[in-house]
Amino acid sequence: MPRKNKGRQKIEMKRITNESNLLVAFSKRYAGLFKKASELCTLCGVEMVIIIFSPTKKVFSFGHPSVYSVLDRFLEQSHPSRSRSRAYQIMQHYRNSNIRELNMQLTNLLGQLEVEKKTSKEHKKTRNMRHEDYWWDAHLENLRVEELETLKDAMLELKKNSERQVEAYRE
Amino acid sequence: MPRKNKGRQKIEMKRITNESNLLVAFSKRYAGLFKKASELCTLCGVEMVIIIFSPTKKVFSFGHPSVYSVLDRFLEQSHPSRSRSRAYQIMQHYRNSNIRELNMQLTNLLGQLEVEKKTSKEHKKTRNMRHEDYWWDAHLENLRVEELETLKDAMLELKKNSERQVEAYRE
DNA sequence: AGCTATTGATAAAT
DNA sequence: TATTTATCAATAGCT
Repeated sequence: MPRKNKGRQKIEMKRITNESNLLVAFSKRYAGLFKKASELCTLCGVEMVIIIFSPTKKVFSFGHPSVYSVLDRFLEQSHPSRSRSRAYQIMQHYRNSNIRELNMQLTNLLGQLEVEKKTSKEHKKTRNMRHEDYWWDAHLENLRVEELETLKDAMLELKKNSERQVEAYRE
Repeated sequence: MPRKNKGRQKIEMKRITNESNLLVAFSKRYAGLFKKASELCTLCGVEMVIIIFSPTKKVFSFGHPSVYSVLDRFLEQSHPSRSRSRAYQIMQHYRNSNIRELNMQLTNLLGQLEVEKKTSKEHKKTRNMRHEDYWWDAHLENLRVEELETLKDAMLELKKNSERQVEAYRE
């Protein structure tokens, strides 16, 4: 039987020159990294944060229990005098930021979704759901459409608000 | 030749109960995570930071080119906002909830209900329903799969819009 | 801290 | 972009 392909090969540990390959490698590896991070949090119950600026300058972040809480904890110990810390002031602005807040949170959510997508596949393979999962399923079935509609309206409001913020800032 | 030991075995993805094993697992896995991070930086030339609070409360950090340079870049993207809209509060709340766990269950569901999803296409919606403040808390766990998917799509769209807004703001 | 059998991650191909 | 294959890499359980 003919080999369909060469399978994984060892690669040299230096910057990938082919831009296309680099993008593919980044996609796979950042997802793998976030999965490992997620597992570490689950297995060992630790708090952590990861922030990556991708080759395309997009920001990917992972945080457990959240990006902000862990950064807070870190910045607090690094800069005990909060009132004078520039980092802390920036954090406060960041916390209050509307567009950024939303953007980053969504980015984080999407990143985590990627992680869970991978684990979900394995669960499907092994087909060994825990009892708790079934419990969740049962309850998930009960949501009402109106609630989603309300949430969507709320997010649309947020979006409009964000736009207003930007325009106000420009003036 | 006699088996020296059982080798690696699959473990359940939940917090390790044996404290000794937990510490060992943390040591190995955090090292592995940092190695992966290092490789990602080398191969793809990206900037990133990792901060972990270990089970023994020690801080482990990784940064390329440095922890603070990356944190600065991340934090400096912030800008002030005075928004106190309800939508903003909802997003804040969503941010603070255990998104990861929810999404884990969601993606598990997506795999299992794939077939059902295809057949049941229509979904009529009732609008104009008002809820009490913080209905989110009470009903989040009851979101139905389809609606969560719609939510995910809505968030993706929102994210694009936000990015566009941010780009405009930068100019 | 090392070893080894397995599981898990991923480069290459499709 | 997603999936598949074959190989490389990480690590759980022992010592």
